[in-house]
Amino acid sequence: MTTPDSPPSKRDKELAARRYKILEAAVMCFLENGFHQTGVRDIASKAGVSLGNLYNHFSSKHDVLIEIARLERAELDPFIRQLEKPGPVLKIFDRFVSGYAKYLSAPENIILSIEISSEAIRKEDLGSLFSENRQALVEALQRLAQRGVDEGVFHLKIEPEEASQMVLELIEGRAYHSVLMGATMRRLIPGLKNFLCSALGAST
Amino acid sequence: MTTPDSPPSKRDKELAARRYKILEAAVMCFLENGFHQTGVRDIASKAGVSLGNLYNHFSSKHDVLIEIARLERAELDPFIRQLEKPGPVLKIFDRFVSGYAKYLSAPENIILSIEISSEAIRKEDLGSLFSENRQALVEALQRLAQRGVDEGVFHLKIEPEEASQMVLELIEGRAYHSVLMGATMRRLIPGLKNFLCSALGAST
DNA sequence: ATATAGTGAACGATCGTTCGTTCAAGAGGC
DNA sequence: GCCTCTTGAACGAACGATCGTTCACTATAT
Repeated sequence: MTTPDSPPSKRDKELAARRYKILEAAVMCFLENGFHQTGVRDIASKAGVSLGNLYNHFSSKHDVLIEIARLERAELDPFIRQLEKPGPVLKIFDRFVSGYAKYLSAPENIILSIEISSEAIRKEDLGSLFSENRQALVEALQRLAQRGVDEGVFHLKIEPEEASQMVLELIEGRAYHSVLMGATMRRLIPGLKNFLCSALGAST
Repeated sequence: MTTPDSPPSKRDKELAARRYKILEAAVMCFLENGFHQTGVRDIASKAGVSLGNLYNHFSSKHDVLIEIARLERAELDPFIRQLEKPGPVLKIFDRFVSGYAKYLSAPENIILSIEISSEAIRKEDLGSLFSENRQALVEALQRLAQRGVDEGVFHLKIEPEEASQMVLELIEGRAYHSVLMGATMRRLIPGLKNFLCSALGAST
């Protein structure tokens, strides 16, 4: 950050690629065995990198998870942008619910976020990172909800923020349910939408 | 289970008490540090029991967690009984939401169930135990919901079972939110009830 | 005397991290 | 062009700690 942005040399690119490869390997390990059941050696060997070298790129195992959480944040951006597009509120909401639910229904996504969030309970830095990620999504949804109220398509008796939080929690709850109970998300989405629309007082 | 119920001798009682003390200690450890960050020695010493003796009572660390999950099941029984009481549906539902939300809002309860459920992802026996526990609650809530529909106080456009699952998921989501974000459940309950009543089409 | 609750040392494995070393690639003087 | 010199990525052995579990043994109650 102190040096001005010099053009990324070939070397820099290679380094970034290595870093990314390690993170990818770590994600695979964490998905398969969980964070605490994964050893640093497992990550290194799956990434095709030596144990010592991994520590040249990341300061600790915890740091690896932090970086993964940062990457997860980037994956939420498309949903946020989608929520902020102009257009009919109900249509945007409907598309968001489908999209986000489908995204989370991939076991890799929901399991990874469970892994991160359960670690976040006791690690403050991960916790604040995790809640920042979520807050960005809540705020975007909240703005849509407010617009829905203004336009008369939503009839909320509670604050849009609170409602938005619950919408997200319900989608995540369904995703978690689908992973643990082995139900396909596709079958859960219609009921979910119906439940949410009723909850938000959406004029059909 | 093979022997008929002989009168529990003083010795048997002492053994059961020891067992329970170990489980209590294990819960405390799991809450404080998580399942995988807790060593068997931590449990034994917190219970005031030797390491070897712990293995006289439980066959493995995993077994300890299984037994804890079984105890958790018992804690759900009062809620199930409450749901099955006769009386006005809305009142019972309201009381259940308050009660269950308050129960989960105690960090010890929600964190413990997170700990169990995240272990349940990869351990099949815990997984089925966990989903049995939850299914019992879902079914009781489902019967109440059906009664509500029959009596015309709920207006569901989806299956009562699906709705019941979502109700539980939302309560748990709020509880998890309150722990991770540090919000008091007391403040979340009114909004939660409002959201749920709208979702279920409850005639106010 | 028999059975078993209770003990803690010991086991082998694995944990996250550190260490000294090697070596290929750029920088700068010639 | 060539030749040092410096840098830091890459490596894997080694560290001390801790892991879950076992086992030979003692104490105690029946």
